[in-house]
Amino acid sequence: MARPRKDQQIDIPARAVEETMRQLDTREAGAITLAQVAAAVGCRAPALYAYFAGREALLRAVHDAGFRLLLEEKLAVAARHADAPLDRLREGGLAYLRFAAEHPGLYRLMFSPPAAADLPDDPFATDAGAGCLAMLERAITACQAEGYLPGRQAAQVAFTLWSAVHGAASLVLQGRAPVPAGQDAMAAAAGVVDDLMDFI
Amino acid sequence: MARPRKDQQIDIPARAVEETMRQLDTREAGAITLAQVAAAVGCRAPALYAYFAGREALLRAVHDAGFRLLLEEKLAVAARHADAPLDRLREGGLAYLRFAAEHPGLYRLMFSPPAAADLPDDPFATDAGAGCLAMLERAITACQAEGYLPGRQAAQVAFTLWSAVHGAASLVLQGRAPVPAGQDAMAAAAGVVDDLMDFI
DNA sequence: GATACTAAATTAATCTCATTAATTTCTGAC
DNA sequence: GTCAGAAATTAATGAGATTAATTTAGTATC
Repeated sequence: MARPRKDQQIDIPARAVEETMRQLDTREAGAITLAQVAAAVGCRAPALYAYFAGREALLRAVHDAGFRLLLEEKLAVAARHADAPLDRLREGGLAYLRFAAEHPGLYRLMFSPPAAADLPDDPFATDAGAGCLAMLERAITACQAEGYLPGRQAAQVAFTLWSAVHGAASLVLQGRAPVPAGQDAMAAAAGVVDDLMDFI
Repeated sequence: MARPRKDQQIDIPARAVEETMRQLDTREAGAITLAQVAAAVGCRAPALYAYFAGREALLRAVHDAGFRLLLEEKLAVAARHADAPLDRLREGGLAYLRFAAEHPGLYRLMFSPPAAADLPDDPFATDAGAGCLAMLERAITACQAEGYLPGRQAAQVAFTLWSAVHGAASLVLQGRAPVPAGQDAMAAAAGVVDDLMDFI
């Protein structure tokens, strides 16, 4: 029973990322142990070391997978609003907030990695998140083509908007949004998107 | 040597918070061990348990101390621009960014606490951060008195601005700001403040 | 088909903390 | 002086990550 028969092999690396993501819906990144992940996958903890350098590396892989997922969703939204740049921007922002609300643990792993889930030399080159940023930039350029935000650098505006929406999501996830009593916390964040769109 | 003489007593709780803050300038919250803090303080790890329920409680205390520090700095800035509301807003934002740049580890502890540094029942009631938010709100109301941002709820605008500046700081600290090559990363964040002020 | 080699897990062993238990040494009141 | 309580200390426990040693399955060779 040391090495599994061919018919009972499992794709450990893929399943490990999957299961870790699933656990992030409940626990928090810091609270997930390799033993738990291994149990969910169907193996023992040391088996993971054949595919990931260690706990950090696994989390890093999940982090990257999270960005790919986010990018997918944003691409879908963009496709639905291909013609109306302003709508694309607004809906993109809301989609972002929805993502954070639906995957709070994953979101926090993506944007507040425990530590040295270290982005090697160039943080952006390898990061799937760069794709998201690029997308946002294109949406802004499209808005400018329609006369909004005249004379601004798209890259700078993109960073500002991303900051605002990310900041809102981040604060909400920590219960730091001023919730008007009995309301959905994400409503406050949606208000941020509204404010931004008004500014534009 | 079990119990120290009166003349060699140390104020363990105060020093522990101090030293933890200092270590946050180098290491990251997750990487700090109680043994290290104790060593810096001048005692052994178990001694800390007389004053803090555990590691989390210590970090929580540091978190709170961080907010008090931030509030102090913002109050100082506000005092310097008591008459010009717009300047107060802008300088407040920049002070915030400076704080994040100068105390990255502390900032991350304040806004992305490892886990259950649990905000008990009401996250805001006990939080010194509520003071910071209230301050921002007053600054906005002052701007409105001068005719800016007509017809908006100050609380909502406060959350939007806070989100944007916090988001920028947070992204910069992770090397996720688009740095135009060889520039200070914080410059990009300052650009966010500029954009926001332009919007207003 | 038996044999030796490599691969893929497993169990056993380490090591690093956090946390708790058992002890030691002061201080202050009587 | 003696004794109870306070304030640390060292010793012991336990969880989890990582690493070492071991086991068993596939594969190539003769």
